Amino acid sequence: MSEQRVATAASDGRLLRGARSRRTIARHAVDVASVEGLTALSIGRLAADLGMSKSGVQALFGSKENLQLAAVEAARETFLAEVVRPAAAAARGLPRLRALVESWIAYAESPLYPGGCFRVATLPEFDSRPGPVRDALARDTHDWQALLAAELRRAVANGETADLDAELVAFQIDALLCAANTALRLGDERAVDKVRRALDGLLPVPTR
Amino acid sequence: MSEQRVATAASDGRLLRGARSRRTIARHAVDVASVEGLTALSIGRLAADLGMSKSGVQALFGSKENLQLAAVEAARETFLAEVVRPAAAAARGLPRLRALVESWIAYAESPLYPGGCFRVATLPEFDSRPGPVRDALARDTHDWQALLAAELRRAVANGETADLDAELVAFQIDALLCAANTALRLGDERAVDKVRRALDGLLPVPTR
DNA sequence: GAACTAACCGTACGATCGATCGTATTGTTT
DNA sequence: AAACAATACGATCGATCGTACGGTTAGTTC
Repeated sequence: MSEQRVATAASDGRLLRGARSRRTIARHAVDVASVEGLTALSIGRLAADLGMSKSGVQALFGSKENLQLAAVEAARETFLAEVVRPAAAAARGLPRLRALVESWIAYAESPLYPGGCFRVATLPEFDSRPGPVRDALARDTHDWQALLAAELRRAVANGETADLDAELVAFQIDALLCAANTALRLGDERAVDKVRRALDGLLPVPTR
Repeated sequence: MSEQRVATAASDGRLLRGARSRRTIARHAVDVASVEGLTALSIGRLAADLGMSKSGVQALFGSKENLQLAAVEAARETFLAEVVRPAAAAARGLPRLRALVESWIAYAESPLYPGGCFRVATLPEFDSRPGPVRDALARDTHDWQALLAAELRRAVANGETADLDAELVAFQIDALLCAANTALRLGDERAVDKVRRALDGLLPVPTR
């Protein structure tokens, strides 16, 4: 049904307008939530920031939870566009893995994201609150780590690193990036350097 | 001035009562905040939970920010008692480092802490909000990583591991523990196993 | 052109928030 | 006994929250 809505959106100016408004609101919601959290998202505040009426925002999302889910989805798309897609230019395996980390660093450092990585900011907020928001954030985490693990496996197959437990190392890399994000927020300029050095330590040189 | 207050508390029944009430409230605040965050802490809610009057709680802390700071301080004390102090029984160096990690795991897994590690739950919430709360949480993080680094340096000096960058490895261990805490909240039972295996990988065997 | 739909607005609701009063009670000090 | 200090209470304030309802406008379908 959702696809039907999207499909008709091309020919229906109303749906087109609505989708555009939803996008605008959701993107701003990402900015707000990355700093103040998904719980602090308020319909009235977003409406005021964007010069809309509170009831208009309410009507577009139906409930606060749907607004939060829309923010998670918008953040996911941004992440794919800013981190995952640029790295696709690099060759699969170790080069792409390094490209992913580098674009992630740029993403976390960018002043465009006042609160840093969206997932790092919001997952700790919801990891103990069962519900669709937590599930969506957990899915993002899983997909990201699975992506890292896939490139790690490819790196091993290519002989670019010695054998390793891809899932475990992917977990470690993600842990490293999350910690670096927090360290950056706290003003630790050496965080990026730490990530790069620690990453090298996690990738054993191939023995040949 | 704060010491004077504590000093007189022994002889002043009023201050004694007040200190006891503050402790009770702060401890409950830690439980609430570990699940719902420090922002979600509300004076009225704590008062209702503990059967006190809202204005009573307000009078004891003066402001919401002071209540949050008291929660951070209470969590710090609990952390010292549950994680740091028990590990002091182990010999300095590698044994104590492992003891710290093991007691941390027990601490994070314990159902006594519904939201898991307090710092992991609250630091991402405040890392982009300058102020005394963020500073207090940053101090906790710094002290914890410094403690890990100190034991790492001792382990190197003892010849229990090969040479390493203590500060960097401490950062990695903390990152690992934080990630494991989140993974535990999401229901990943393998998280603990991942921590132990990854930790071994971070501690290079001494060459002799 | 009539019927329908979606976006959007204005208004209003009950609830909760942090904070500030005034006051009673209890304990200490002089 | 008098003055003072700290805990604790009840009541109230203005603000903000999420949600609901009715009405208007613009676009689509028949």
